[in-house]
Amino acid sequence: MKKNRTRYVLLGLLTEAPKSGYQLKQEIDEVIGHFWNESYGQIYPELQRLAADDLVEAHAEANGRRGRTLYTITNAGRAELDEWLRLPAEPEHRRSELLLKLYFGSNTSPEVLRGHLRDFRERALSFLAMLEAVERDLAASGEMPPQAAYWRMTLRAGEAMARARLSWIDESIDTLSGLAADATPATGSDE
Amino acid sequence: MKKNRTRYVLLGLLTEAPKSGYQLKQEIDEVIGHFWNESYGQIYPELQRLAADDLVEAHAEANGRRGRTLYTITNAGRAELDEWLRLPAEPEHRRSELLLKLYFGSNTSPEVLRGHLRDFRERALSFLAMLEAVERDLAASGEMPPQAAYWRMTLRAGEAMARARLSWIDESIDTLSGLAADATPATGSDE
DNA sequence: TTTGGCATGTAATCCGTTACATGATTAG
DNA sequence: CTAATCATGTAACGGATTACATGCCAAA
Repeated sequence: MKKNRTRYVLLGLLTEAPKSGYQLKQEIDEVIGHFWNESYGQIYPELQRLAADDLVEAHAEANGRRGRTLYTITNAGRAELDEWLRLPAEPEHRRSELLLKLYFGSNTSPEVLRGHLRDFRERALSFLAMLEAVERDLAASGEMPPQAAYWRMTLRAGEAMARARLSWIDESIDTLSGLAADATPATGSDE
Repeated sequence: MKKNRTRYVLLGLLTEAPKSGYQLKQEIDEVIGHFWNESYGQIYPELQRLAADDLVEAHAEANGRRGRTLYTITNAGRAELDEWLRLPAEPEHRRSELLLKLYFGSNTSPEVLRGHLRDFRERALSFLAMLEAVERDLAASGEMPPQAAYWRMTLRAGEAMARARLSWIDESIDTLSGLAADATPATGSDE
């Protein structure tokens, strides 16, 4: 019954270094944003719970800068993370509004659907470009921390999905063009 | 602020024929289950709200069979659906526990991660086989209702994603095998 | 000086699942 | 007779987003 993945995301990110709630949010958005997200409304309360359970330690920082609280993972925290990592990962049940609209497509015009697909096409393109840039940066950074191989795998996952999505979108736009032509035979050979 | 996609799923499915809440749930699981899901806890209350808003009409069926309520979409309901279909589809923000575990992979052993990937590999394989079977059935059924082209597009989306996922999984299992070999050089050339 | 980023949090609300509860019908 | 399936619903809970609220500091 308990899953609370927020907990493990925070523990996982804290294995690298002590961080504040704000920093954690930034890192989630920037680094694992392509397959995970958390909001402040989850992060801050969860950090308090983690501290109450002694899985992290809170250290108020008051030196010079305005106050912020850094959280450090404890040994118990690392043990809890390790335990979770061993559990089978939950299967993903995706929910796609785009596919829903396509499935009900006969209730609207192919033009409308093509518009939706073009929106997603653009998004997928810039998403893919972004991931590829990150991967290049990672490869270019000489040091190569031990985690780099794992990070790269998640990047490759995003890229593979984006490419598959793109070619499906192109195929579907073509299909819809055919349907649009069928639906308006009176306009002749245009479009 | 209002999205309430349940509403539109129900309206969309009711464009084909009047159905009961139970039937709607079956259909969601079987037909659009690969990209959408709803639970009874959402369906039944939502049907009542739809009826209250005159977007569907409830007809209690008592003839012979045990009572059930069939819902029929109204013209207002069709108009509402059409309006929604024109709105841009929400971008999908995926959440993948598998990628999360991989990203934090340096905190556990490559063997654990390979196990997770193998689980997902099996699931993806049977998922793909299922979609391909449905697509074949659809192609084989002579009549071809006007919606068939739209249905097929959603099937092709699922297949494209499953294939991309499979080849990424294979690649990642290989990568992890390399990491496992690096981590245990003392055992020699085994494994 | 005012805008934007750093920083932290709470409250309201909604979305969604699961558990609970009930009962009829039908096939074995 | 009894198990499975049809059929409908509510209640409780938990997961998650959004809005609200505050205030400092640095740069333009």
